[in-house]
Amino acid sequence: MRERKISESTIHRLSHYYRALNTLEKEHFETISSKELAKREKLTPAQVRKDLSFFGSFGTRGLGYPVKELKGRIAKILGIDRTWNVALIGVGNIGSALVSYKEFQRQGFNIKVLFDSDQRKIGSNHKGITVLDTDHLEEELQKNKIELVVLAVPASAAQNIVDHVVHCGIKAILNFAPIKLKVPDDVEIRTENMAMELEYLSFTLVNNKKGERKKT
Amino acid sequence: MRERKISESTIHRLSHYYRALNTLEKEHFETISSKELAKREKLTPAQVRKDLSFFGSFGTRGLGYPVKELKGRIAKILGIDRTWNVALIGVGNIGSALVSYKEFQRQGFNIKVLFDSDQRKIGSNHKGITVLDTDHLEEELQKNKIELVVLAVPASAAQNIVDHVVHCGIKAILNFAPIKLKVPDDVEIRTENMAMELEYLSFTLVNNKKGERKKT
DNA sequence: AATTGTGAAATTGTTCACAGCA
DNA sequence: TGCTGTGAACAATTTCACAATT
Repeated sequence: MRERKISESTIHRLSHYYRALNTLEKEHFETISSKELAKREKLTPAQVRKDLSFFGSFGTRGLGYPVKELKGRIAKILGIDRTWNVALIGVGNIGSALVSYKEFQRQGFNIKVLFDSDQRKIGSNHKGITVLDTDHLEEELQKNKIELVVLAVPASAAQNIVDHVVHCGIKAILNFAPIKLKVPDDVEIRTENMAMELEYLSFTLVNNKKGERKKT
Repeated sequence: MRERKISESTIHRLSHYYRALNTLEKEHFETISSKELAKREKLTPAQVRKDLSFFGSFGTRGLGYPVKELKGRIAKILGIDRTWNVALIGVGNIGSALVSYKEFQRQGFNIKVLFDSDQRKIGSNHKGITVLDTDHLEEELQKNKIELVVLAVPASAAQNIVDHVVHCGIKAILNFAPIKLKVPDDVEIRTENMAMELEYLSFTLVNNKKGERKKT
């Protein structure tokens, strides 16, 4: 009933809990304590309890959380207790890899259509999905009731395509182009920037000593 | 001279500044104010100044920051003012896509060796790099003076491989397997989980209204 | 006895506001 | 005057600590 502002990190941790619960379920655990769940995810028990408490009281004092039920609750919170119609735009290196990425399918992200602007690719088949022409993007997104778009086109083409995507009402975009795209406030766009993660690693390498402390 | 604890988000913002400066340089800007840089990255000017101030005084009061110099300074901070020897393990869907990912090369992340355990792939060639047998992993990592490892193997194989990687002294790993890997404290591992980003998007879709506020 | 759920405290991160400098 | 650099104020997030519950 209570409504609160949920932070991005809380959501990401829910994703982690979900994966852990999935594993625990396979290992036939019936219940799990915040302590054990925290240990598996390298967090503190208080963090786990606080995160979950934003959404309700799912546990039993003295006992812990019921694995199967909690997994279901988190799935519902994350919106993965259903399937989503996804379009993947750009069937280049990254795009083709993503078509085969099992994890998407497994979480209910159903890639229904592929798009490319390269005439040699249009009409070809990837994992049983035909590649359509980006010229018919808006029309096909609507026809296929697409709710979520994954963008894997070159940086130079990305803004133009994203404008079309936004224009036909898509509210969620996962972008692999290494560029900051402009979208209206009511559209959520996440940019997956792999080079940035390498830069973070390179930073830790040159600034050695992970547990670095301030000198003041 | 001063030494402080730098947050992960600060580092990520430096990566963004670096990209923006790169663009600005191409646009022939000589200087840039924190205000303008903030606008381009959708941040506040104070944030930009504070981030940079952790590392020194790079600007000129009344004028702003010299684009070219600041870019160089950030490159140095991030450790991308040099090249890194990278090994990519796992030449499946994602692995092959990463070999061709221009952005890595561009930032000085030089993929020197590829590994796979599939006999059909071993000896084959991707973008001029020969695929080696994971059986010789440790030996080859050392021989090629690898400093950074990108892991793109199935989740089931990941922990075993990471143990070998850690064993021969690698301190930085970028992991694409959707699993939490155990590494010693002095090894930095970043896990790129693409399904997690989709889950975040799906969360925003079911919990509509981006600017959500608490009700108390 | 064990473990949740949660206010309060501690910590971390961001923004303000202004002195200091070109 | 314009804009940086930064301590202080503020905001958000995490951790603590303990009452409540099974």
